[in-house]
Amino acid sequence: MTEAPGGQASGETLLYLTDEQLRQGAEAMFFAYRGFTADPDRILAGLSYGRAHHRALHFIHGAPGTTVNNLLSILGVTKQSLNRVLRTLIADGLVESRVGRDDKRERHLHLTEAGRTLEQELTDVQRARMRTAYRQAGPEAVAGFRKVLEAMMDPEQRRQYKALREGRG
Amino acid sequence: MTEAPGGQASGETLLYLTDEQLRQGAEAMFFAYRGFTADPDRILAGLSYGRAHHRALHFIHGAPGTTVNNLLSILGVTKQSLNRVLRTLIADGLVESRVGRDDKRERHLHLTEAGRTLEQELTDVQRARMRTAYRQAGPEAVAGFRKVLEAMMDPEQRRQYKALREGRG
DNA sequence: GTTGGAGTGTCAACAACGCTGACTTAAAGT
DNA sequence: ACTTTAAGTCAGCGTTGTTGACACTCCAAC
Repeated sequence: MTEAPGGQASGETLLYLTDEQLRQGAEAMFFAYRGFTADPDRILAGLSYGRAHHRALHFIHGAPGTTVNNLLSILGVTKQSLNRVLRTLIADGLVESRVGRDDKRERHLHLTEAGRTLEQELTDVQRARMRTAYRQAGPEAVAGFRKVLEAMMDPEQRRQYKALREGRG
Repeated sequence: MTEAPGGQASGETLLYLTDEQLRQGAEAMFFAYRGFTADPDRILAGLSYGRAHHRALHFIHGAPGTTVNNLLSILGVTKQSLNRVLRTLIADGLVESRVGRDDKRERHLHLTEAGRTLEQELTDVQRARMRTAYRQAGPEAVAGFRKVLEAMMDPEQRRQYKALREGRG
């Protein structure tokens, strides 16, 4: 049925589009994502935090002063879901919520010193793994990696992703 | 702190190992994984199934007759977690569980016709996205993509990943 | 042959974190 | 004054991880 109607592939150049290759790509994504999150997960487990807390810390660190609404659209979760996470982070003194100066409805989010410390700790182990993977694979492979990942995003996610990059220059 | 102790990078060739580059890589993984799972998730949502059901169907399809224990080590979850998913899939007639002939403790798992149909449906939408991404990025990018993902896995996960490939030739 | 341990799978209960829906408060915009 | 928007809250539910306790099967030692 999905066995490539007109034969396996038109030639060597399209070998990477066979069903088996795509299947392997999907499995690679699955296993790699597990590895990608494994190290931070270990740290978080001991703090009764989860991946959601890590993501919040990560993006607040990357865009200090961001509003709740903005964070919501980046993370792609509901307000209630994010709020539960933010409430514990604020209560534990890792995140600070400041009322907006211009628009007082808004809350601007910042990491406290403790928040920066935990974010750093989580980021360090995750970056260590990525650094090793990047080094093993080499610069050209990394360029390809980034290219495929970007093409795999939804348009809206790709927009978010690029905006973050530009926001940091 | 983690700002690359001995200067930004030794040159152009190592630009991809700066903290900012690694950070972008992590964000790319996050956004891309969301895209990667989005299409199957939409289908599953209407069936009161989740990602776990998709994964089970995927790997049973890829290794028919596999035992629960084997599936366990591939998915990297506890057997109780997997069991709940399998129970619903079996109850709904998507998966068949056959008592082992040699060792009656084992259960060998197979997809039923209905199971194959759903697996196909889920796989189709996921592969469509990957195919588009692969085509946009080109063969060399895809090779790099696979290389980096493989390097990002835990050794055990990499072993599983390669074993699956070889099992299908 | 019986018994004890290891292996495989099942059931029950709990936690994290998504979701929807309904509601409040406060501040802007018109 | 009225509507819209930003944020927060409460209640409740579903999926999917977890650990703990238990049943069935096999095999090997006694």
